[in-house]
Amino acid sequence: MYERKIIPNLNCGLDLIGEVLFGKWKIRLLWFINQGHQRPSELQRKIPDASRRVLNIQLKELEEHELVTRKIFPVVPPKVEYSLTEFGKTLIPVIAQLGHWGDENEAHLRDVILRQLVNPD
Amino acid sequence: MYERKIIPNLNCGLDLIGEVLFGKWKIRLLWFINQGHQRPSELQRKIPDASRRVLNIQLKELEEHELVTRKIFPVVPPKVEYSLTEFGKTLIPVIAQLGHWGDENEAHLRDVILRQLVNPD
DNA sequence: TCAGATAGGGATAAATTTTTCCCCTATTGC
DNA sequence: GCAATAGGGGAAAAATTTATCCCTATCTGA
Repeated sequence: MYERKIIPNLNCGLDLIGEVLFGKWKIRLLWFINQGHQRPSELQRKIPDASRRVLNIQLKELEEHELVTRKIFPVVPPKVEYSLTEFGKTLIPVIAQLGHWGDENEAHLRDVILRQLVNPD
Repeated sequence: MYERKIIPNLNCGLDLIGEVLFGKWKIRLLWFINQGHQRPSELQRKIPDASRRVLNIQLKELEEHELVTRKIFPVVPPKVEYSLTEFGKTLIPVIAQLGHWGDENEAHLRDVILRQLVNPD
């Protein structure tokens, strides 16, 4: 694992939530797990743009941060299921609001993002 | 400016909000601007851990994404003021909820984050 | 005259995150 | 035996984001 050289700030609530939530795929992982897509292979199919590796890494971090639990079934072939912890579930309304704001403003956001993407000054 | 090599996904609201909101200091910038700290030097004092350079860059992106406006006063020494646009203001409740969740769970978050920071397996 | 405040940008280095590639376990089906 | 499926992880490369350093300009105050 990569060892940080710069200690992150943990001064306020925004710092703290950022540490656990702002990985490229974490929000989506939480969202899909909440929707009942709990097995790794299933999550990988749901999020095809992420490499298998990162999803594993980010799932592990979510687990270390106690937002999800990982249950291993001792069967062959192996079976694993992720679930939200009670703590993790409290994040769902927050994520929902993020998604909602994005959906509400979809047209405008797409516009300004693409403008900047196409025309990087 | 850095030119992306990987095109970001813009499929859903979560993708879109991520594009405009998830820079290391952007949420804080929006928050402080909303609180009335509008001049660049003031923002830099409020966020001393960020380099002056990045704040400028991220402010520019916020402007390109039409979340803030930049007003230049033709005086010497130069004076600049950032303000939230109407669009930007709609983000404030969303940011407030993020901060609120972090504050509510401060103790636990600090705990799991530090645990992982100190003990990177 | 020199320091400091104001605002900003270019170039480059460093830090961090994500991707890619390859390897391991074990079973089932062909 | 070989491929596919299930679940992982190490190493290194690539992508991306931040930080550092140095430069511009003008005015004010000591």
